[in-house]
Amino acid sequence: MSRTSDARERLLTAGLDLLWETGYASTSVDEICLRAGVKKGSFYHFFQSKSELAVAAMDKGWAEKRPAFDDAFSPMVPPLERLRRCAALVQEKQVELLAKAGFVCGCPLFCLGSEVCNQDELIRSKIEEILSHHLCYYESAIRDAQRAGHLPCGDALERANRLHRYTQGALTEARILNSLSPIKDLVAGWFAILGIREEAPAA
Amino acid sequence: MSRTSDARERLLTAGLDLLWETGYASTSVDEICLRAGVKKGSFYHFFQSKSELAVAAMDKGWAEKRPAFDDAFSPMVPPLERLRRCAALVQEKQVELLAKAGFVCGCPLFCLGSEVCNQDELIRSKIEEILSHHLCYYESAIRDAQRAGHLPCGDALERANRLHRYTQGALTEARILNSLSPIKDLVAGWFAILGIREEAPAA
DNA sequence: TCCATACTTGACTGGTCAGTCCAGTATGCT
DNA sequence: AGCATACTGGACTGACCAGTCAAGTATGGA
Repeated sequence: MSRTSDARERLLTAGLDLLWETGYASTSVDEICLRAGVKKGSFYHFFQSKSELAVAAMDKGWAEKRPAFDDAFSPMVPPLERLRRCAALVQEKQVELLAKAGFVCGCPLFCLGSEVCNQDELIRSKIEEILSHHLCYYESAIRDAQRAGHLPCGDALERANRLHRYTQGALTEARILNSLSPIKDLVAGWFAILGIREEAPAA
Repeated sequence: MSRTSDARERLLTAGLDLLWETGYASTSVDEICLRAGVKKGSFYHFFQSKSELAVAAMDKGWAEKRPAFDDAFSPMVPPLERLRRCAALVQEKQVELLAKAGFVCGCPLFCLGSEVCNQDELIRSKIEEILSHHLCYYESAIRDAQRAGHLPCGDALERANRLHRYTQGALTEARILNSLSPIKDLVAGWFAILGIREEAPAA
């Protein structure tokens, strides 16, 4: 029997938005239902709990984001250019969210993760899983850049981890300060971490 | 009339611990009172609201932390050594918290900040204020290292910001993964950011 | 057409929460 | 001693919250 309602999708979208904007504990199931235009009974028809919705919403968020990542990190693209495209992607997303929500939102994985990691193991491990996906992209770009002689040699995974930490720190700082400036020049920070002294300004 | 009760101090200590461990929304006033051994009526004798306690607790946390920072960043200490001492400080604190709370806690300013920044402007701006204090330490160490020729020239404040972002990213990652490994080699990340290629292992 | 199942509706429960209230007690000052 | 003020105890309120329930409606397939 095929799906005859899009209520589940609407709940996931509303849930992801609200979790991103206001966090886990401060987002109520009633609020998610209200924004999705769905009644509470239907919510619990589709999800066993608020926690289960959060996990599914994180999955949906990643699934929606992945194609843009695959595009930016295509092996067709020169490796350092991949990083530039990735930084542009991150910035664009934050600008878009700022316009929609009215404030800088940062990364939902990091915000939710640091909020609920001691209280909900299912959400925590889902976030750990999705965060780890990001490392693959960084790592392969770094390795390819090293092979091409654009980057000093050294442990690519460790460097990917450093880029990732820097990025998450910058995104969360942007959220706390409600300002885009911490992520204005993400690439400069990355290139410093990677040992590229100064970048020629883009043409 | 001098203070005749230490209940306020106990509430601040319990509050800071609980906020650090479980976040703002998931920490109830009742729980803080219970841990402090103080009744609710007394809580509201000392603080107008939970939010006010959080602000005071952040202040207390910084006041307690400052002497160790001033010591590590003493102008008596060679500038790069200051950074090493600071990293050691951060690690030791996390080890201590892990032993006390049973899990890796990360930075309370960053965790609380990203949780409540859209809901409580007083807490948010207090956190912004305290976070900005940290930059002074990094910046002056970087400037002194540059002057001594141990570090390439360049905007010291921007570099301080980068160290800070990396550190916060690493601390939050540590919390989410419940692992100390992201902060195991903080100094290596910092030195990469600062343009020091490889550090000789400490004697 | 009709049945099984997907979905919807809205009232309801039991618990928790921040914050209130006020009567009571201890304490320092004069 | 005695007063003013700091502090304490604990019951209480009203709002909100996650989750339940059962009776209802729509829909696709045979």
